[in-house]
Amino acid sequence: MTRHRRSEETVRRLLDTALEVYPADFTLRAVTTRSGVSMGSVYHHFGSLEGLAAALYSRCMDELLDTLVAVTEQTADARDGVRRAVTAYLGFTASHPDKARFIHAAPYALDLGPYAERIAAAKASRLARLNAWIGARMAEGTVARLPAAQVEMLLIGPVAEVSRRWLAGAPDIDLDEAARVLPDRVWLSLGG
Amino acid sequence: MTRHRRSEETVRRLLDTALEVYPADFTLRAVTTRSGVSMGSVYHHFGSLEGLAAALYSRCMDELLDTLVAVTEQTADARDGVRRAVTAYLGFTASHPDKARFIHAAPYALDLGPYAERIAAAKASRLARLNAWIGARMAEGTVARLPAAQVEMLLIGPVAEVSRRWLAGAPDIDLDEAARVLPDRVWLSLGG
DNA sequence: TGTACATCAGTGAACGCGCGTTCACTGATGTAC
DNA sequence: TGTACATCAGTGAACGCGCGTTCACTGATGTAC
Repeated sequence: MTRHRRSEETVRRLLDTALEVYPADFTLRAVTTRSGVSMGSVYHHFGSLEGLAAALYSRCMDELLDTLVAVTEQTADARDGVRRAVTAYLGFTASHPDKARFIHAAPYALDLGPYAERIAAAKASRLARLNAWIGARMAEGTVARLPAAQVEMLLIGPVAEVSRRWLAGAPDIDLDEAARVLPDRVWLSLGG
Repeated sequence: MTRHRRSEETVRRLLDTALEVYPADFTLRAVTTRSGVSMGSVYHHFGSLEGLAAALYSRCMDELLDTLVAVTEQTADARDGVRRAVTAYLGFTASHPDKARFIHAAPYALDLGPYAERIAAAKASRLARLNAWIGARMAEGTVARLPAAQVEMLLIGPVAEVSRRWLAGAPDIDLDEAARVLPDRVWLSLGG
């Protein structure tokens, strides 16, 4: 696909710049002016501004999921794995607030509908590995036998909510406090 | 403020219509054409289109919080109250998907910044009652002594995440399944 | 009760701005022989 | 190795559309005496 080397560099620069200007100035002009790439190039590589947004969303989401997969697969202990995943999610938000913000906001602020299938496909392999890890723990009896979707809600829900509020600037939200309290408490909701 | 009776009716009609057209056609023209109210009236009552959005957000959020306050205050039992709150949140999403969608999406899709203070004030009294109920349960020792913000995350996080996914049309999300699984599991994370 | 008046509520054509998108073009790169 | 060529990558002025907002105005309502 990318027969030319300049292509990769252009794509990377567009994605990086889009993340920089989001959400205050997420416009074609802001992205192109700041990156030094022409408007036509955006269309050449992404088809539309929303195509660029969809690609950025996938890149950010993949990075978050890769982090969660990595920390859980480091252990076979159910409690350890759950606690690490919770901590890692909060760590991702703290270390990459721009990417976390894009992940949480993009589905509402932009119309990613036309790219939903492509986005889902990118997530699928990572989610499969997370579900495999959880499935193995259920088989052992260390994680409660619950529907996969509900396990995901119990695991992701509290940390996603903390992240959203923190990113929105809520004054009473402290990520360190969350990292102290939530891992054990989320584990209580999932243990078998 | 509303010396004329027509005023209340106009405001109500604008808010109702805005909710109807959101998110596909949330524009001044769509709202005014569909409601039969003039553009000037929107400015007379709300100052701007975002002022209308902020008022609608407060109205929806108040309704959700009122529901949660009502069901928890019906009981003094910690487990009952937590389970009822979880169930009620899911029930609100199922019964009023339009309002739930607006609550979840508006902070990202619209700039409510200028109205943040007014919105927070409207929430404050309801949240105070919820926190008072939880505080009383902590004092008894039936709810774990955790920071109020983290209790809120554990209580709201999973149901908020389920609601978001369901509203987004995720095929693997079933609100009834969530209502069967989550109340008990959330309670496990909060019990003392 | 009736009337004059101030104020609130409602109107909608017109404005101007900023946006995403297009397209005819040039330049750069890899490929074939 | 060298050259011709096809294709990919990149450019940016120009376009047109839809948006939120304005404002000079009319109509409706409550108030004062």
